[in-house]
Amino acid sequence: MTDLPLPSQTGIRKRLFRATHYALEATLNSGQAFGWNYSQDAWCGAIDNHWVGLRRSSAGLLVQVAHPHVAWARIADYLQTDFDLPAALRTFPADPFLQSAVRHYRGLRVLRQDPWICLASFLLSATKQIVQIRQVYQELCNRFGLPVATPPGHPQLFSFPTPQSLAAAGEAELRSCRMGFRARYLHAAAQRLADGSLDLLHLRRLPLQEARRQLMALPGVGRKIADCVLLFSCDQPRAFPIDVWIARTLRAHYFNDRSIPLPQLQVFAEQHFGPHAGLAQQYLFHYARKPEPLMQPL
DNA sequence: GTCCAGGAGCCAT
DNA sequence: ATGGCTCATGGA
Repeated sequence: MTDLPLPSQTGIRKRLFRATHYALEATLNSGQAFGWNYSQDAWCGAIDNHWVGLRRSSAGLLVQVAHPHVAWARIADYLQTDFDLPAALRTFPADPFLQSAVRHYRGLRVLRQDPWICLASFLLSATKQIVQIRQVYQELCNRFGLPVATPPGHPQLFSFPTPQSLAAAGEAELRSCRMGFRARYLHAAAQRLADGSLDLLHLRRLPLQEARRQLMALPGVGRKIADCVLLFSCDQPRAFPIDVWIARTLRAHYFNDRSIPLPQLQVFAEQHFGPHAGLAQQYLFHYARKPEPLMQPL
């Protein structure tokens, strides 16, 4: 790695990750991960149950960790700082709408999340606004997670609960976190992982269709949630989740506002957007939701 | 009050 | 196959 260690202060360690074209806020706060909060000039959250603070500097990403030391390589892996974004963007079709989205949000990336946390997050997401998903996510951490060593001056952070702890908590306890009908699905998924009948990390080794099939066998997981898990945590860059925003965008800009059914949009997206379709989807999603550019330096 | 949110499952045509 | 309804809950 080409990262530079910086002088530590009071048990906090810092390091500079040299990463160009990294739009940190757009990436952490664009509806792919729900556990990052801005405090003390940094985006704070957990990676592998360790507190991490992130901010941009002119040379790259400034990363600080609290002391039980998390491996720097795990942080780089989560953030995908070694991912060759310009090369991926070059695989995009020369389609004016997509290219416009890329121009507005260049630097937006896809994280590599923990598959369990990703699955649980998107089980919570069905017909909920992103702010609400973040609230329920945080409540799950506070109630069923474990305290994480947090630097002074920052809000106490709790880890995302394990499948075992959510399975043991029971459906009614989950429901009291205001997740409504999604509680049954989350509890069932937690049980499947806790009893070992499904191994999410193993999905990373499977071909796309087979991994998708296994995910969709879970109650409450359809094509959209499965593709979110595949794209954001299972190394499937072609996965193209179509939610209400993406469906609206595709119909408006590629089908002249005709009422194309979802499966047909799915087929179109697969053949149109190429090997990094999921990344393209993330640009389209962000562009559809907030068309005004983020004027942050790259 | 009303509409809608990073959906999925079920049932009636 | 396709369309409509329901599932909870809260923000806009």
